[in-house]
Parts: sequence; C-alpha cells; structure tokens
Amino acid sequence: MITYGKTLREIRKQKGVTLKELADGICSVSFLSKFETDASDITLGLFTRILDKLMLTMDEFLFIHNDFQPSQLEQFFKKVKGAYFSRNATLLKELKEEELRKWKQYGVETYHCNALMIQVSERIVSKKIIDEDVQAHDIKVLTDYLFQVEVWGYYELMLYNGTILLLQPEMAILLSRTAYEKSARYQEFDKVKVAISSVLFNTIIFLLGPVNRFEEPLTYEKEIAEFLSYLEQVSISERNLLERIQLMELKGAYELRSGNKRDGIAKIEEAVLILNKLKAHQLAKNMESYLQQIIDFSKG
Amino acid sequence: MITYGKTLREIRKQKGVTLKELADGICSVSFLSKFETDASDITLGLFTRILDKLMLTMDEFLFIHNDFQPSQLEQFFKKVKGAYFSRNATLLKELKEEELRKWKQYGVETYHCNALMIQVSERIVSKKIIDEDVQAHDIKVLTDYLFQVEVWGYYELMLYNGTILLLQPEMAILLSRTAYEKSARYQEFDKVKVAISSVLFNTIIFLLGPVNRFEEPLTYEKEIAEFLSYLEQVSISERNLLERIQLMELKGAYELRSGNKRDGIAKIEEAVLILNKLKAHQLAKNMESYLQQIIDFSKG
DNA sequence: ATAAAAATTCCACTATATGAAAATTTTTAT
DNA sequence: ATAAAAATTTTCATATAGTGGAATTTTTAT
Repeated sequence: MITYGKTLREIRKQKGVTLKELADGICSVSFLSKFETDASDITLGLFTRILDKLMLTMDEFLFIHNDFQPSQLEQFFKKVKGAYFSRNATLLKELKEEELRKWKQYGVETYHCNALMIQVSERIVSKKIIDEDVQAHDIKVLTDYLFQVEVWGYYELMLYNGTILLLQPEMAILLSRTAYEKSARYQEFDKVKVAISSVLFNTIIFLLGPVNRFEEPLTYEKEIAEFLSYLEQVSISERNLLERIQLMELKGAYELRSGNKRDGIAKIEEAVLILNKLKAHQLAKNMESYLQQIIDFSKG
Repeated sequence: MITYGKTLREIRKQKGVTLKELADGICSVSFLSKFETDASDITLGLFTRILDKLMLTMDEFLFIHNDFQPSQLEQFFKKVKGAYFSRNATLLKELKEEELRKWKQYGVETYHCNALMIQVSERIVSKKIIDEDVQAHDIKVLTDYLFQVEVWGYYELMLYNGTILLLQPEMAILLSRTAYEKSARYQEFDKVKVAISSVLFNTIIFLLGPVNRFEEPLTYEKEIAEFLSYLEQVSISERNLLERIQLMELKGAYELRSGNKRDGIAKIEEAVLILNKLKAHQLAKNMESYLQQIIDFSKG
C-alpha cells in the first residue's frame, strides 16, 4: 500500500498551503485530496511539479516519508559496512541470503553482485578458506558487471569499494581507472563524489599497503602517482578538507615508500597533528596506526 | 511533455537489464515499454519500486534526468547567491520578478518569500535606500512564514540564511533558535545539516561582527555561547572538518571580543594556518580578512 | 545466414488517475 | 452562538494508466 499522500499532506499543512493553492495549475483539488488520503496514487510527472511548488526536492520528501532516514540503498551499504566492522557473520549471512533470494526471483544481476559483495566480507569475518576457483568465479561475476556498465553511479562505486581488496592489483588498477572515468559526470553530486574519492583512496592504499603481497615496495609507483593526481582533481573544492588531509597522508605514505622516509613521516605526522587540533581524535588515531604499519613493514 | 521514460531506458540499458527482468513483479512488460518510449506516464508507487530494483535512488535518477545538474531548488539558491556575489542587480531583479509572477499566479506564500529574499540582496547590491516601514513590512512577511512552519527543511533554512542580515538582533536570535530546534530531525541528511550549521555560523558572526551596530562589543555574550554549543552539537561528526575549523575561528573571535585578545588572535591564526597547510588558500584569505575586521573594530 | 532473445505494436480489457460540481466539514468573523 | 466563508471530501463521469497476450520487428549470438 502506498502512503506518500499522507506524508505530502503533513508537509503541506506545515507550510500553510491549501489544497486549492497547491493543486492550481497542476491537477484538480479533488484529486489531490484523494491522493493525500491515500485513496489514489499519483503520476510521477504531476508529483514532481507539486514538490517544486512546495520548494521541496524529491530526496528531501522521500527522506521525510522514510521517517527521516536515508534511502534504502544507502541503508543497505551502511548495514553491510556495519555488520562487517562489528564482525557479525550471522547478520552478513542473512543480508546475503536476502539478496540471493531477490536474484533468484527476478534474475537481475545487481542482486547477484550484492550477494557476492557481502560474501566477500562474510568470508573475511568468518575466516573461511575458499577454493581459489570458486573465489575467482565470484570475482569474475562482479568485474564482468562493472566492466559492462557504461556510467558508474553511486551503486557501482560502492559495490566496487566493497570488493577491491580481493582483486589482483592489475585488475584493481584497471577497474579503478574505469571507475574514475565512468563517473566523471557526477561532479555536482556530493554523495557520488565522496564515493569516487573513496575508491581512489582505497586503490592507493591497496597498491601501497602491506595488505598487498607484492615483493618490492614500489611495483606500482607510476599507477599510484596516476591515482594521486585523480584524487587531487576530484577533491578540488576547498571545502573538502577531510579529503585534503587524507591526500596529505597518502602523499606522505607514497614518499615513505619511495625511500624518502624523513619527509614522508613528517607529512603524515603533520596530518595527524591537524586532525588532533580539530579534535578529530578517532581519525587521527586511525591515521597514526596506518603510519605505524608502514613503518613496521618498511623495516621488515 | 514528460521524458522520464527515456532517461530510465538509458540507465536500464547501461546496466544490462532487460525490460522483462525489470518489469517482473512490478508491472507488465508492455506497459514499461510504453513508459520508456514516453508514451505514458507512470505512477509514483510503481516508479519507486523500479528504481529500487536498479539500485538507484530517486535523487540520483533525477540528477541524471536533469542532465547531471542539481535539483531546481538548489540551482535557485545557487543562482541568487551567484548574482549577489557578482553584484548583478539586473539578474537579481529578473529572478525576483519571476518569483513575483509565480506568487501572483498561484498565491503560494513561498514564492512571495523568495521574491522578498531576493529583494534583500537586490537592495544591498544597488544600494537603494528604502523606507523603514516598507522594509519592516517585507521582513514581517518572511518572519511570519518562518514562524508558522513547523518543520524547517532545506528551503526554510536557506531562505532564512539569505535574510538574516536584515533582522534585528533579537529577532535573529529568536529565529535562529527556532531554526535549530525545528530542523532537529534532519541529522542524517547532509545537505540540510550543512544548511543548519551555516545558519548557526551566520548567526554568531552577525551577533559578534561589526556588521551589527550594537554599541558594546558583548551585548549578546550569553546567546553567542548558546549558538556555539549548538554548532558543536551539529558538526559532531569527525568528518566535518571544515565546520570544525570554522568553529575554531568563531571561538577565537568570541574570545577576542570578550577581551582575551591574545588567545583569540592565536586561535584564528591557527585556523588560518591549518587552511593554508591544506592549500585551501581562498578560505584562509577570507578568514584572515575577517580577523582583520575584528581587530580594526576593537581598536576603533 | 540463421536462430534465439528482446523489444515493440496492437488488441481488448480492467483498474484507477483525474476533472467538475455538489455536499460536507472546518475555520473564521461577528 | 450563528452565519458566512473557506477548505475538504464525495460523487460521478471520463480519460488514461496499466494488464495480458499474440503478432511483428529489431537486436544479438553463433
């Protein structure tokens, strides 16, 4: 049952607009009344015009309708992330099975991808050892989907972000490049921009970090430089200070790995200092422990 | 003419989903085909289910549909702001008249408020001297609207932000308090959160600043402290670094005004230093010139 | 080139979105 | 308290959203 009408009525009342005023030039008063009492659904075209008149964006309306909670999609990724960080294998399994159910019902590939992305987290959390071939096959489904999509939106970026750690470095480089190129048109859309820079950030960390098992510290020097330059272009707005600090951190890590130990450590320590000055202590702590990891690694 | 269908088709193709798969469980294939060829409009209820299946939020869909531009509402405020900062009185007048036209046509009060908000900027830009009574009447329309609305969303916050400078300090205090209280439910909605903190920020600047003509520097000490505490609560996430730096600036300005000159200046200079370190030179410059203003004012 | 899959068009049909006017309820004014 | 005005709901007629299926065309795969 649809209940958008009830939400619209509440908002209209709050703004002190009458049915007649709101309907005028868009639809009849009687119909608007019916819609508001949930006795009828409304056409997308009419509804957007009504929202315009109330000075309301669709996302704000849906947010209110959704009891002041973000969209289902955002909540989905939040739930997966939450379950992963709290090491809740049971919840991850449930989430996965829900997606598998949808996949079987509708045959839409995105549900399959969702399930596989969750499975990745699930295996890490439950430390399951998996047959290489099975793993490779699952990854192929994901990467096939991602390569095929022509414009990457919020969903594709978040999906990729959740699986990047499992890929071979070469594949990650290829896909991250694709991500950057295929999401270029979202410059004006904050949520997607954050997702893009998160992808780039994770890519660089992945190529630098001890997470990756490459023998020599600087196998992907050229690629890291490439992604750093992308990151600089994405977070170009002066208002994105967090991204600027993270960039500073990455540059430090990069220098450190390139052998310029003194400057690299100085840069990261400066970033940590700034975060502490801004009382962002948790972020500062994370950054410090990352620095420690690199130092330990470069010693060993 | 409605063209949402065409946009949906493009997206569906890009994601490699067939009509049948997408329609399954939601609507008939033949109808979806009709909608996608813009031969028919679709119901809001059906459409949201279709977007869910494509892992797409409504705002992302509308963003794509709108040729990768933000919503009309955001563009409206952006346009007004742009015209104001480029001192374009002609454009401001045009924008105002468009809103007046809509107001006369539909009688919806929000259009009237828009026109008045633009008029405020227009008068400042063209340095028009206005009869006190006229000004007072215009302001009353705006404040009446704002007091009456029970939940402040993006629109109300932006509207208020654009007019705050014209109010009497007592009125601004009352309305800013209202703004903070009546937008409390938007904690999970970034765009609105940014607008709230912008309101609080402007309120404090207004109560502190030389813009205001009060005789003694600290008439509103208690209120400034109140709004500072609100601001701390709003920008509680460690990720909102820009807001944290601005808070630092405000605290410095507040101390400066309270007579603690040395600590106040030190705080603002530290904020400027951090911005410069993050290469946010424009922001740093603005902050520095604000500091200079206060210093000049406290000398005189 | 050929077969298979996907999409469109057409049909007849049902459910429901939408409009106009009348009836009812709520608000406002005195 | 009562009448008048405004706002909303109801009723009913009509247009159109939406279904299901079959035939046709277009795209894709081999």
